[in-house]
Amino acid sequence: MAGRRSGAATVAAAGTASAAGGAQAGAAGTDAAPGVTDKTPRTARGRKTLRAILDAAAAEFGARGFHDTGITHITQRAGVALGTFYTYFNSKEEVFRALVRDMSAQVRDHVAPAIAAAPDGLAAERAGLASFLGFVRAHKEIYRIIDEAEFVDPDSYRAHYRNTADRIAARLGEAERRGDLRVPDAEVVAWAIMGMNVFLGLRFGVLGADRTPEDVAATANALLAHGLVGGQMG
Amino acid sequence: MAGRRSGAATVAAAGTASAAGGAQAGAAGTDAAPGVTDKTPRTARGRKTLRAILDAAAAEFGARGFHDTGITHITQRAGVALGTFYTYFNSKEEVFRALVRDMSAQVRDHVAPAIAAAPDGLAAERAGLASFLGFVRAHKEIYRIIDEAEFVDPDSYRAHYRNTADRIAARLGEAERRGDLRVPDAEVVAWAIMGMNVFLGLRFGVLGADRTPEDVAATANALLAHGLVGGQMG
Amino acid sequence: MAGRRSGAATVAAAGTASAAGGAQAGAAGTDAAPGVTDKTPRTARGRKTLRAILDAAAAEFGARGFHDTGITHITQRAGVALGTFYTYFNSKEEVFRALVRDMSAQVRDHVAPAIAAAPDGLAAERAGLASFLGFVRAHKEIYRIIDEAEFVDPDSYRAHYRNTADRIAARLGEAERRGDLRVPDAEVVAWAIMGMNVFLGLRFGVLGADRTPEDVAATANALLAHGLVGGQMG
Amino acid sequence: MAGRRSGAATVAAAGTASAAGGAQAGAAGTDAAPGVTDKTPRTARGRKTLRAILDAAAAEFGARGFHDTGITHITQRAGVALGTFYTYFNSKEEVFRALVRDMSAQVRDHVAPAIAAAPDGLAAERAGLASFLGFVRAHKEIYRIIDEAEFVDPDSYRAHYRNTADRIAARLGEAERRGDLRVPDAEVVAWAIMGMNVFLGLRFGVLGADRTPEDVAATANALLAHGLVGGQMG
DNA sequence: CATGAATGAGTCTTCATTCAT
DNA sequence: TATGAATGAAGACTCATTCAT
Repeated sequence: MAGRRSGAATVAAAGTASAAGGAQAGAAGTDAAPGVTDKTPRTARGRKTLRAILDAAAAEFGARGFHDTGITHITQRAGVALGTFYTYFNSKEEVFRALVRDMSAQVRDHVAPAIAAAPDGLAAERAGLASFLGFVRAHKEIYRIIDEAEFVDPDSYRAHYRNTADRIAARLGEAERRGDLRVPDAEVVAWAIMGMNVFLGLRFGVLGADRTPEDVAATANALLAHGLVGGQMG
Repeated sequence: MAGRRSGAATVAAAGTASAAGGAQAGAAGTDAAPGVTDKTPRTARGRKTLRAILDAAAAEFGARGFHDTGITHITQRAGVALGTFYTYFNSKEEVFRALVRDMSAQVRDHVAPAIAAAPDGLAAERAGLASFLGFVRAHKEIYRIIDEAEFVDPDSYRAHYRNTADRIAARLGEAERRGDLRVPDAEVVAWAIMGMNVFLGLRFGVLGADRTPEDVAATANALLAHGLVGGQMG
Repeated sequence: MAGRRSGAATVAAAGTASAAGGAQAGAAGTDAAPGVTDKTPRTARGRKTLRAILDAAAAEFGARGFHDTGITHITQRAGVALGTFYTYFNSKEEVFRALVRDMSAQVRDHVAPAIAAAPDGLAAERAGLASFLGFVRAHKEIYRIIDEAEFVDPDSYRAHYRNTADRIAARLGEAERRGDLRVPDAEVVAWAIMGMNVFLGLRFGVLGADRTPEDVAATANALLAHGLVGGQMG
Repeated sequence: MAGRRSGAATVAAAGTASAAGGAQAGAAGTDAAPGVTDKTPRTARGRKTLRAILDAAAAEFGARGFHDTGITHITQRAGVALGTFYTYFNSKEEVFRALVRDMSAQVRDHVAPAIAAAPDGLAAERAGLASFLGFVRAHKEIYRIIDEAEFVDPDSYRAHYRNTADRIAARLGEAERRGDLRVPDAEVVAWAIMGMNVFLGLRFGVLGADRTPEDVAATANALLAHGLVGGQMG
């Protein structure tokens, strides 16, 4: 909520599913710190309403896209009156922004444990991709919402991918330091890996499910490990 | 143009740059079956106007996105009256659709020669990526337009990526038959490569230009060749 | 209102004059099933606004016709904002449809008491026509609105005349059973009488007023009673 | 064509079907006299084109109504280019006006011989109605076109009905003078008869054909002759 | 005479946002 | 807090008419 406008209800304040989890609690808390301003609900009833609006917004934006979603779609699905929306958000863009960050945090937090548990750098990427594919299948809206951010709120969009790439680059750096991998140009490689993952998620998470996450991750990991020329592919 | 609605002016009919290329001439020609369609201009003056509208639409959609572009933006830039737009297109969506396919064809045709000239499968991917990055820098609109197609015309969007992946998979198949590469699961690998390329294009073509296309392509190609574990990376 | 599209505000919901009448109260009440429909106003303020829009629409459609009446004409006369119109109706056609049915019901309800009070079948027709002429003079819009329905909403148009003819035929049937009249072919006679009445209304109600309703009704009644050949005409 | 604007092509100049007949030649000629002005075609080719446009306009206006008919509908059906329309007419209203008068004249000319051949006043009305019903069945457009004139060109509309009523009144007057009929108030009776005829035409000519013209005319004529009270009905 | 591209005023309709209750 | 009626700017699209070729 460090976004352009302040004073909006925060996702954290609504007790997001993700905020309830363990790993991301810190991150969500970070958001929540300045968020305790204007429209943060003070009563339990208010928190429940905010949550309902947020969930409805995620569902509607995911299903119809930002421009084809009206405030009434959201409030009707949430079961509240139209005007109630503006008790918690100052504009349509604001919910959207909140949602993008929320989703962004959710993926991160979903994938993080799998990566942390991996024995080495290569296994980390494999586990991360498999976990990501699983998440995508359960939350297909994420693609539409984050992609549309490019048009609705470019800042969120770029931040999402830059942060993700930075995280990957950091992992690769550590792996290299540990001697697991050789990474000549971490930024290029990080964006390449992110691109792979995103498109494999699009193809085998959103568009079709004709491979198990593990299969896809194994193939991609072999590519990442030895390439198409050397030896052990497949 | 063989899309859902018929009767619209075709990009080919306007004498697109891409229509002048080689590879897609056949396909475009098929669409262009002269005079058969509804809104195809019958006079030279008409063809010139159609071209002006198409170019203006590409520029405007690229700059402001589909939803923030008004028909008047397009016609004003094209230097024609509002109503003239509807002499050639039935709706705002229709130009957009035409544009997506046009751009899709343009990339393909821009990259194809570089790939064809490559000595082997690996070099083909490297040359293709370098060429793609060059194209992207010259046509940054392509990202916004194709990405937004996900919301405006999902069919075009999916078709674009499926076609691109198919082309990559076909290349990989040939390379494997020739013994250049080992490709265990062509579809997975094709989507992975496409994702890499797209995101490298986003990072080093659209968002920044702090690497030469060749540098980026070289690094990505090394990854593709031997991976991050084996030997020659870097 | 049980028409093609549902969800529109009903005339009855607005507390029409006609809704206050007796005969159609049942029918209108059926439509008005309270709160069930979409755009039915839930507050008193809303009901007042709906009524204002309806009255304004009747006046404007009557004066300028459907096609030359803009939504702004209606809302300006009603003293509400443009958008308010769409709080109660989904389209221009929808108010028009509502109005046709309303007018249709209004004539019926205006004429019914006069007919009911008549001593016999012949007197009923005479009283009915006189009453109708009086109504027409006070509501000249009815002609334009119902006639234009032929083009805007043929169903309403046909329904109006079929219903009217059926009512006349039913009256004639009863009169015949009572021995008041001889009616060889009730449907033909009913349409003939309706035509007479409508055109006399056009001529002596809308176009000119150079006869009293009673005079006109008397002459027409004499024609109806004994024809032009037999005896007592005049 | 003595209408508001002059200079338009005349129906007569196009060699209407009705103008080709015998009875109305004089009347049409009347129209043609001042019509020989501006847009009257001078060549045979021009006359053919004018005719095509007129026929197409009648068909389109009859089928879709004035407001839903575009100039392009007319020119496409006529097989000429859009601009050609304006070679013969100055506006959409102008063709419409021409058509209303043409149709008006056509009915008159179709019915006149039947009336003229009748032995007495009563038989004249009967023959006239039967003939009228036959005409209506063959030219259902006439209802839509003349009715819509109320909105598009009120003058034509009123003129049509006033002229028709006058003609009927004149007939009645003569019949009375001859002693055939008793007509106390010719204008009222004329409008009553016209209304009967028009509505019987609507019901048994346009909406349905479940009676022969002769049947309907016979019933109506009996009503006209002796009414519903006296003797011979049926 | 015929053609069809160009014009732009005019309209309906949508929808984010405000605000009195 | 919740409600839902009211607002009006904004935008897509239509179509009668003009005119250069």
